[in-house]
Amino acid sequence: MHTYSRMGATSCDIARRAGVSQATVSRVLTGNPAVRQELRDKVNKAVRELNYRPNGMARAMRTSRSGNIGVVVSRLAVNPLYPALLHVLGSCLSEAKFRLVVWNTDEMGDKAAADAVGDGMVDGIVMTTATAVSAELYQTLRLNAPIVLINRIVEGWPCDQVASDNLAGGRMVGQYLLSSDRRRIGLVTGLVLASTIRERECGFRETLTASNQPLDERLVERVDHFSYNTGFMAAARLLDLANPPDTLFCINDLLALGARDAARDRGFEVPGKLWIVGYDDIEMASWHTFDLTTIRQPLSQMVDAGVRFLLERINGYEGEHRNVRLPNDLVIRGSTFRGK
Amino acid sequence: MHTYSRMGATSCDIARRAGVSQATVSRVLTGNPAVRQELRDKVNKAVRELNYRPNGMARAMRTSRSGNIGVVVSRLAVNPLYPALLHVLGSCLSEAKFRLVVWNTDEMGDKAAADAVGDGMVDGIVMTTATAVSAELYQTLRLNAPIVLINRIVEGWPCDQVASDNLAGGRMVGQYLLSSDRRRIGLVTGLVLASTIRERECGFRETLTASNQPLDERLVERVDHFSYNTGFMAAARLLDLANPPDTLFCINDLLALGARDAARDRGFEVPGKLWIVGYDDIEMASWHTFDLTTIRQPLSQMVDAGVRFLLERINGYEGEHRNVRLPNDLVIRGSTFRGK
DNA sequence: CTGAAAGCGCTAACAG
DNA sequence: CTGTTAGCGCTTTCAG
Repeated sequence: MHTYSRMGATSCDIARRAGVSQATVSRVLTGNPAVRQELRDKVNKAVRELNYRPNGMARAMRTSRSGNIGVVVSRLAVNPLYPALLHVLGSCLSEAKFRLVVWNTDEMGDKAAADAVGDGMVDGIVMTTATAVSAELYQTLRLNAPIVLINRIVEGWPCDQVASDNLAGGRMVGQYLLSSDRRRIGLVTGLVLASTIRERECGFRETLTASNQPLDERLVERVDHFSYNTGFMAAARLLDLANPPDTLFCINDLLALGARDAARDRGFEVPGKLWIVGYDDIEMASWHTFDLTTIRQPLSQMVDAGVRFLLERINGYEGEHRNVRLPNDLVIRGSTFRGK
Repeated sequence: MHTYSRMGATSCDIARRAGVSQATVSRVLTGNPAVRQELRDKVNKAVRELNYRPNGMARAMRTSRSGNIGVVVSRLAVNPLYPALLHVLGSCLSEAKFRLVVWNTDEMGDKAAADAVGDGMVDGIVMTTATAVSAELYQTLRLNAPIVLINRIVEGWPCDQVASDNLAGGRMVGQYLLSSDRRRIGLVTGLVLASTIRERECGFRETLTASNQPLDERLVERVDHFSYNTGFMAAARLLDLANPPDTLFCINDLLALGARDAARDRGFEVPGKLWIVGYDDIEMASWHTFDLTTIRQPLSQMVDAGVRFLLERINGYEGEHRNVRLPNDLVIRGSTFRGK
């Protein structure tokens, strides 16, 4: 019967067959240039003939490099931003010959990630949903592998951090709305644990205040988690006010999509009677029904930078911790656009 | 300067500190019962004091078990079904103490997955998007690790396969529509490479034909890939016919959501003038604007069964290849429901 | 029940 | 340039 135990050829078999030492086989396979072409050919021939593949675990053990990068996400199945991030991370890491190990912390918590790092089974960690609350996990991880924060950052943590400029993003939305003469502006936001949310909200408020039109706190709804439903409900509450807002800034797209549907449900024409702005530019934002004005984060560049930093650390770089903010784009669509 | 090279304590250090042999340390840590409680305590004490974590790679090498399970998906950032699957897979595998290695084959192709398996860096493979076209990959993988197919199956491949009963699902939709007296039924489907699509379409057609109301081929649109946009376009073409359908069965939800918006765009009231049925019950299907009647696959049970099979194979089981089909549910929502 | 000893398959000095 | 040698840290016989 077929069995899967790795009973394949070893470098010794190759050595024997090629008539060289096992060390030479190793040299050829690791790309060491100090091997005569003749031997090199012999080895490669034997490798081909025996269909030899070096044992990854032996190599990993010897080099203390697993070739695994752990990625910590959450709400994978809820917020499409995370699959999008994962997608980009996957191609980026795969290009660098690393495997992508994923932990979704929604239910299984942080334990598994901490274990893997303690084991030495990952060479580095990407955290995409860190908050100050994750401090304990962070400490555990940091002991054993380099970490980079992508997307959400946590001030004061000594590690490389890459995010988009959410503060500027929030400001951009504020300016856009003010310059469009929106007067009764509502905000649907969430708990400010996540840096992304905190900064967007902050930049937004700041801009309104600076224009002497500070946010009316009666038009602010704060949800306890981000979903289509909470967005729907929060927006519904605002739209049901005696004097409802004429504009809704939702701190992320998921909320905005819910809000858009609450507006539809309540008969608030968009953008005629109500403008809606989101944040993230997830796939659905561009769907016909939603056609949502939003802020697009440069996911691909964020990931590129973050992965680059991480690999540098893995390779021993010990310089200053880098903190990068990449610029966002305002994507204007039909949820605010007023056709001429 | 802080460095990450795994210079932690080894089992030898523990042995020395506990005054036992290294072998005993190993026994305690692997849970071998044949160790006196006294020694066991000593070892555990030393482990705690030195904050010792066994080196995962050494263990992996020794046991030829990496603790990694590879999952091959595609369209991760496009079809929300896949993040949903990944989410369930993640908690299932994490419970079984396995790490989840993800490959998205959209762009990087299958190569990375094949490599990892060849390396022995994963103990098993879950393929969620296999088609007969993946045959080469399959052969490569199968040589070195057990494989299970979840979601899409491929007839004739000698491996465990778990899917929902898409044939019955297609039939269920057909029966539902016939029994609701829908007369001009259109179908938006795709290439039939994927077993899921093929079977749904087949069951659906079969049911209509059996009722002497075979599908009018002029009302069939076949898209070349599944997305909101292709669904929108395909539905638009059907709705623009002189004599458009009164019902649209879209072979997956992503298409159905696009179709729903095409209907909205064309002024086809749903469900008044047009019924729409999808398949998968992705998150968005339940959103207010879409409120889509669809078929729900038992993802969680599919994954449970698939993972169980895979772990059994990893543990040496060599019995017959299992082929499981789990029943689906028809979820009736507002895109077909006629209020009384 | 416990310790000594033998490697898993590989990389990396160290000599030649 | 190449072969010899020595382990990486662990699990697992094999004796006692």
